[in-house]
Amino acid sequence: MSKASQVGAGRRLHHPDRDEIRLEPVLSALADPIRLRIVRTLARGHGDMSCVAFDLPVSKSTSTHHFRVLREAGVIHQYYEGTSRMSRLREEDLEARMPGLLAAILGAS
Amino acid sequence: MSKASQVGAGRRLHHPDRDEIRLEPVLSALADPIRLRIVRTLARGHGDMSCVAFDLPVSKSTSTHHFRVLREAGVIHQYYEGTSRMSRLREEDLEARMPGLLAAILGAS
DNA sequence: ATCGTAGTACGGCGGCTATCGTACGAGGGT
DNA sequence: ACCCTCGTACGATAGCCGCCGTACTACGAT
Repeated sequence: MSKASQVGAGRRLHHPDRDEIRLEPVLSALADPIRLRIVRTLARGHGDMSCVAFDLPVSKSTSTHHFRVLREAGVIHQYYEGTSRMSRLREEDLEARMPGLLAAILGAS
Repeated sequence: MSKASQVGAGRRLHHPDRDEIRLEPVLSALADPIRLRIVRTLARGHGDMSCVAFDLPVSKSTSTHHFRVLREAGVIHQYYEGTSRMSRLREEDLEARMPGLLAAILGAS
């Protein structure tokens, strides 16, 4: 197997398909202050960001936990780049499934 | 004190002012299946509804709990009418504080 | 090969929360 | 007066969730 095309394949990151994204898990995911902060930061710097760039006030393991919740809810997409894990908002998918939701949340207070 | 104007005044229901409504509690409140169902029902039959009309798959006390969470988050307004407690969506207040949020949530899947 | 950096896995802990049952209060009808 | 209905208060319980530390893996650089 060509390892070259499998960079960062040691760990499989599960992402729900667009059709599998559900409202309730998305709301749960966004109802946490830290995860909301992650999403806001991602939206502001709209582009891919490494996890370290967030400077969250929690430990590494807790950070991992929050990113996983966001990913499994379908809010963000993650992939490996070298030793870093990059994150990107799934804006199109969210817009397709829940039109206006992300904009409303980002726009609020 | 004129009791006539104080029907159902035995219990004071606390409602946050419009400015006190915050995004995070609102999202938490809506992240629960039963409370989401309540909000959807309220929106559908848009008008005031008594609690019994919801036919929720939980006990009375749990029902009381969910309505309180919604009320304290600022999602619904409640008042007494005889022995019933009426509920109404705070659509205008929500729209003022988080434009588009309620519509997006009601419109989703 | 060794080390450092970035992140994951696992186990544990404390607190929040959804749930219930029971007991009680407030109104309306008979 | 009595009771029935609708809802609240309170206490208990069980499960989830956010948080941490530690041990481990993956990748890149030296």
